[in-house]
Formats: sequence, C-alpha cells, structure tokens
Amino acid sequence: MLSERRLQVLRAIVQDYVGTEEPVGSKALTERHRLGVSPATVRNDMAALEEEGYIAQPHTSAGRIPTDKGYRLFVDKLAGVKPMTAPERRAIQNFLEGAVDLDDVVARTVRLLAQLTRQVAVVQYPSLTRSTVRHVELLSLAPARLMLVLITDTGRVEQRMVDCPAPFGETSLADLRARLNSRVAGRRFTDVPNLVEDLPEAFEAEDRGTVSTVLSTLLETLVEENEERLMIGGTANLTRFGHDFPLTIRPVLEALEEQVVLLKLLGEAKDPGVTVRIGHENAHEGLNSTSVVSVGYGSGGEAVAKLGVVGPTRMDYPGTMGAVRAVARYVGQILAES
Amino acid sequence: MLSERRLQVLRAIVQDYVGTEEPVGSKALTERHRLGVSPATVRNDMAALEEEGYIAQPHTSAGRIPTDKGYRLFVDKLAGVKPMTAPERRAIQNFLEGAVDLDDVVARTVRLLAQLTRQVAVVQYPSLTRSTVRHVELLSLAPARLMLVLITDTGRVEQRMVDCPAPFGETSLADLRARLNSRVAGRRFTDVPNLVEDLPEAFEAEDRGTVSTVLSTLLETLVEENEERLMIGGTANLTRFGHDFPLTIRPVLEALEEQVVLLKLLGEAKDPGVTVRIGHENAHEGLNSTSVVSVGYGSGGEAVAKLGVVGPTRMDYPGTMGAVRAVARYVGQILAES
DNA sequence: CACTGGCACTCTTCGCACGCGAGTGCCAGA
DNA sequence: TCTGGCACTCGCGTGCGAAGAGTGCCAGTG
Repeated sequence: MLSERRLQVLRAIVQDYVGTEEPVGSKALTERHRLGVSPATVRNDMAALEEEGYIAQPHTSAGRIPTDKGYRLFVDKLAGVKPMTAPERRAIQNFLEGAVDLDDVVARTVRLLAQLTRQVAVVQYPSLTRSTVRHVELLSLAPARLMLVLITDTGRVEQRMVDCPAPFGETSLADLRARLNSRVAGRRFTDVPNLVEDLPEAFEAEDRGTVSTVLSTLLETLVEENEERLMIGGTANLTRFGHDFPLTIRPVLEALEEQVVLLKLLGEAKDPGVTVRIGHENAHEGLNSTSVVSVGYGSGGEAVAKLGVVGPTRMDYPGTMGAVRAVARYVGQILAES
Repeated sequence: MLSERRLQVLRAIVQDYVGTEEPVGSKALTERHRLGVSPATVRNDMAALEEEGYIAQPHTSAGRIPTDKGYRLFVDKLAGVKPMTAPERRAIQNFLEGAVDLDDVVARTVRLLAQLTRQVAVVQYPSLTRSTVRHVELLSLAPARLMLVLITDTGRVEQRMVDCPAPFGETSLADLRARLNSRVAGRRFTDVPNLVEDLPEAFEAEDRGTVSTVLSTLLETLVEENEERLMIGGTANLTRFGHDFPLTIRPVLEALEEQVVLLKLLGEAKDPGVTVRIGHENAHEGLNSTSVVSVGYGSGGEAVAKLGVVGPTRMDYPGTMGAVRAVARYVGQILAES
C-alpha cells in the first residue's frame, strides 16, 4: 500500500538516522541518496509516512526519526541480514577456539558479541532441560553428606550438597551411582523424572530415605527457575546510547540486572532464526527504548539456549543480526566439539 | 598539626558534601553543625585546609569539596566504621541463608551488597590457591577422554576436559583416582604440585603419558590467571554518580568489565580489616574518581577471597565500611557451614 | 592572639530577547 | 504526479544584565 519510492525513503531515513543519530530532513536525504526526485516530493512522502505512523518528528521543524513501527517495517521488508566478511568469520573462530571450559566459552562469546556489535551482549548458558545427561557423579564427603554432580553433553556442570537422613555406605553409594548412570546417561533431562521414579524400591529399607533425598535434590536442580543462568557484558557500550542518557541508561541497567526479565525476554523469541524485538515490543518497561536481537544456538541441530544483544532502537539492524547469527553458529560448533 | 576544630570543619565538610552532593560554603556549615564559631572563622579554617590540600573549590566563589587527601584523612582519623543495626544483621543473615550452592551464595552476596550500599558490588569467588582440596574426581567420557573435576572445601567446583594420548582403562582410572585423592585430599592447593610430582612413576609405561597429561591439566587449573573469578552487580547504581556522568560512568564500566583490573585492585589490599582506596590511590585510571572499599572473607580464620564495593569518592564511608564488613562476616559463616 | 562582623569582589547561574538556520507545509504550475 | 517557491515555525546559540552564593581581607574586640 506504500509505494516503492516511499519505502525507499523510509529505508534512507533509517539508514541516515542510524548513522548520524540526528533527525533527518528532506534536503539532506536527496543529497545523500540518489532518489531521483526533489526534496519537495520527499516531503510529501514523509508526510504520508508520518501519517501512517512509520516516522515522527521530535518537534515541529526538525527532521524525522523512525518510530518503532518504522524500524519494524525496515527490519521485515527493507533490509536483509548482512553476512560477516571472511576475515571477521576467521576472527570469531579464532577467538572462540581458545576456550578451556564452558564458562570460558560463554565468557568469550559475551566479549566477542559486545565487541562486534558495540552493544550489550547477553549469553544464556546451555539449558539443562534441553540437554542430555552425560554423567551423574556422587561423592561422599562425610558419613551422612554427599555431593551430587551433574554433567551435561554441553559441558555444563552443576553441583549440589545432599544431607542424608541416615549414613550411607560406600557400597550402597557405588550401587546408586551405577544404577543412576545406567538409567539416565545419554537421556534428555526432561525424561529424568520418569526414569528414576521407582529407583528407591531397588534399595534396602534403611537406604531408601537417602536415595529419595538424592533423587529429589537431582530433580530440584532441573527446575526451570534454578537452571537458567546467563552472562552479560559490554555494558560500557550503553554510554554510546545518546546525549540524554541519564534517563535512558538507568532503567536498562536495572533491567539487565534482573536476570529473570532477560530470561523471559530471550524465552519469548520463538523464531528459529534471528529474532528482533523493537522498542515497545519488549514487555519490560525499562527496555522500551531498546531493541533486542537474539537467536538460539546449540551443539546439534536443536537450540539449547539463546544469545543476543541489547542496544538502542537506533541500531544497525542488518549488521547486528549478521554478527549475532554468525557468533551463534560458531558457538554451536565449539560446543559440539567439546 | 591541624587544630582540633579544623579537623571538625573537615569532617563537617565531608559529611555535608556526601549528603548534598554540592560544594559546601562557610555559612551553610555553621548553620548545619554546632561548631560554636562564626562563618568568618570557618572561612579561615577552610583557607588553611585548602592550603594543606585537604579541600578544594571547583571554581572561585563556590563552596569547598574534599580532595582525595581530605577523604583519606577523614577515613583514617575522623570517622569510624558504622556498625549495622540488629535488624539489618538479621536481614543479611536471612538473605544469605537461602543459598543452595556456591554460585548462589556469591550471587546473593552481590545483590545484597549492592542493595545495602547502593553502589556497585564485587565479590570474588573463593580462591583456589588459598583453599584446600576436598575431592578430585576423574570421569571417563570416552576411551581417550576424561573429565577432571576439582572440589574445594569452600564448595567451589572446577572442571576440565582431558584428551589422553592413549586409551586409559577403568582399572587404571580407579587407581589414579584413588592415588590422587589419598595424596591431595585435605591439603592446600599450593602444596598440590609437590605432592603429585612423582605420581607417573607408580604407573605402567603405557599409562604414564595419560597420567602426566591429567596432572598437568590439574596444575593448569591452579594457575593464578585462570583461577580467579568474580561477580559484579548493582551497576545501575552508577547512574546516581553525579550530574556530569557521561564522562564519569564510561571508564568505570570499562574498568569493571576488565576483570583483571578488578582482581588486581582487590589483590592489592593487604590490610586484614576493611581497606579503602580513594580516587587516585587506585592504580587504574578509569577508577580515579571512585573509591573501592574491600575486605577479605573466609570460612575459617583466614581469608580465602575478597569482596567489596566500588562507588564515587563522595560516598558514605562509615556506612559502606560497616556494610562490607558485616556482609563479609556472614558470608564467611555460610561458607563454613556448607 | 583568636575570633568576629562588615564589605568589596568574583564567578556562576538564570532569565530573556534576538537572530539564524533547518525544516516543514502548502500551493500554483509544468 | 512531480517540482520550485514561499511563508511559517521552532529550536539553538549568543549576549547581556541581575541575582545569589561564597570568598578574602581587614579592622575591631575580648
């Protein structure tokens, strides 16, 4: 319903505004882009675009800036994903390959994303519920005290203390350890509850209490709430936000500290590809002037977690989406290898 | 060499400036504090204090603000540590007691510190080198692939993958596991290198390569550089810094992201009690307008790591020091229990 | 000798008027 | 449908003057 040229005008406005951070006027547009029409024509188009809600002017007699709706159209229809260049890809790969363990992978990914996009990076740890069990270990620390260690196929390790209701012998421990592993190793975490349900029955009455305690601790660690961790970096990039940012930066930092908020944000993105949420599309109020670009990553075909960046709505969407997608791909590779 | 009253004037200036964030003049001082002298007298004292470098004026005909040197004198001689109130102590304890594992303890501590002091909180994970070994676990993941898991007495867990030069049988694995644990369990990490040095000699020639690989991986995880982790929180409090903070906040955020910088900062504080580093006393340039209040904490009598806060030099030192000290004490208790 | 009141001086801050320039909307004409 | 022209609107920077806060200095007093 918008003519081709008007879409081009919108694209030009977004590009210029992203570049200059200043409202863009009709004259400047015709000078910087070969639209083949005069400023007056562009003005008419702008009036139409404003009528439709794609752009707005901060105050009368200033240039136009895109609205959230304008960015949305830009992302959906006017711009693609800008692929990384070959050297960039190599740099990403090199940077990630030095990682020694999962923490290191995540930490490096955060740094890398923040640096590439010059924005705030968020990386979620591989989810437990979507991983498979590599190994369950039980260690005896004291006669009535065990440590439960869970290892996933993505290299993630979780540990919990278990206080037993009764002393638990070494042989029982070895027995439990062996039975546990034979049942759950290689299985998905979501299946674990069913797989271990009847395990206490295989033990002597005196050990059943302890076995149940161990199992309930195991199941606890799988509870959604505890199992989602993430790492954040590049917050210094927030200072490039704008000139007015005392007001802008505060709520963003607060939102970033609320990991629950971020997890929900990442969780909402169901799209198999790169997801972009612009301005007010983000449920959390503090993020109303930011956009979130996220994507799932995983060691195999399936996504085990998300990563992404948070930046001003005025961001380079094609470039950011390209960087996020590329990083996710390489992180997946690294995880698959380890 | 400074008269008693001049010290009181300095104290009053610091207190007022911390409260109001505005340069304080002679008249306001006499009104808000019962100094028993006239503004003119205070002016003379201020001139003397300025002469000595304890205070300064941002521009002629504005009030005075304390210099780093002034804050230093204030902290050393004029102010004590303000103890937490009983309800505050209870709140701290309650908040920390719900923690389920070490990550959770650290995360809660960060939140707590940030909330109590309304500043940026930094908590270092218990150091490996200053802890003792609780257990070393070796898991066979594939014929020539092991996972090494290290557990400390403070509940910290580190894991590393080990690629073996040759396949390693279950019996050899059990043997190595047993020998390793009998040598190092309960010993300090710093002693580990000496304790395992001759271990390969106890094995058959074909297994020696793998044993050496395992041991060198073990020693690697003890290297200072890798073993120091920390968690940061409350960065949103940076926005309360001042009115001019586009310039101030940026370098601070950058410094906070450089964990190396922070670790060095915490490491430098040798004082057994609360350490305060004010403004330019901090080696890192980005932190020249901040103060760092830190203290060691530990499960026993000895400190295994540090925690602290980073805030503007204009901070409530007595209150901050009290909060930091109290939190450290309770974290120590929690760690000792777990 | 230490403290006090008074006074002149210095700067910053704020409000206000003014002019400039960028950008717009609208209209008549090609 | 596009274009050039024109009047209009506002935000922004500048300059000036008044107000206010704070200082330094000095002479006077217990």
